[in-house]
Amino acid sequence: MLSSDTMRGYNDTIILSLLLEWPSYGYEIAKRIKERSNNKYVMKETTLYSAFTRLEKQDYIRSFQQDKTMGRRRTYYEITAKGREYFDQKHQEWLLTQEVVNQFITDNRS
Amino acid sequence: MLSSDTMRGYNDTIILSLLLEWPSYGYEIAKRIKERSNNKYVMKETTLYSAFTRLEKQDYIRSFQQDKTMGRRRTYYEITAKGREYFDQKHQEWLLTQEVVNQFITDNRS
DNA sequence: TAAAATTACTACGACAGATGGAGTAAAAGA
DNA sequence: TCTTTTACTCCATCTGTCGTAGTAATTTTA
Repeated sequence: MLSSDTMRGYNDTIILSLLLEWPSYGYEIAKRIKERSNNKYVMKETTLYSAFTRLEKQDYIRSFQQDKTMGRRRTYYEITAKGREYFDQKHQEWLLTQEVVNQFITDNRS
Repeated sequence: MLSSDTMRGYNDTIILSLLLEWPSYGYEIAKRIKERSNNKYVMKETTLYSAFTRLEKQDYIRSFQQDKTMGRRRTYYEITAKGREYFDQKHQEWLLTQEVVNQFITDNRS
């Protein structure tokens, strides 16, 4: 339903918001995004995993292995203190983005 | 204040929203974006003009010359019927985007 | 119990939109 | 006349997303 064209710029923040709840891994994050958005947004696997790589490089998340009980070996990620700061910053930015975009799109007729 | 990283995906729609009011040209559009956003968002010139090219190629806007009274020769743009349709579609998409992103970022703690 | 589906990634090349920087050009203002 | 403002145009580069393909282990189903 929603294209990553419009979601671009918020993919990283969405991932962080879920890791804020509990450490998780790619496949689960993907499912949770789909579920929580009521199937309105499905993040592509390649997009998701490249986001992980990027976020880890920036020290916003940290990876670790956990003794899994089922399925293939997973790489778990948890959010760092720096990642939490970044999320708060992005949260503020999102509030401002809505204000600004609404100034043009919603408030302004149509 | 706002980066085009977060605005990307809505630049075209913002431009169309202003052309919906009256035909205009690059320099003026740039100023109106800055003003209406209370200096929170400044669209880069290159971004703006490349958006014009893209939008015209897609038949969402149409260019014309007008007898100008001052300054350098301007290229004016007006929105087409197809552009209006596209805008309405993007408007709906924006409402949905807000809903979905808020599900993760705002409603969800922090 | 063998085949199919699901889980869980990794690699790679292509592409579109945004950016920085440089340059051009005409008119208005000091 | 020199500077500022208006009004673009061109180009090379970067970043994030995408499509496609492949790997691998475990669970389900036939």
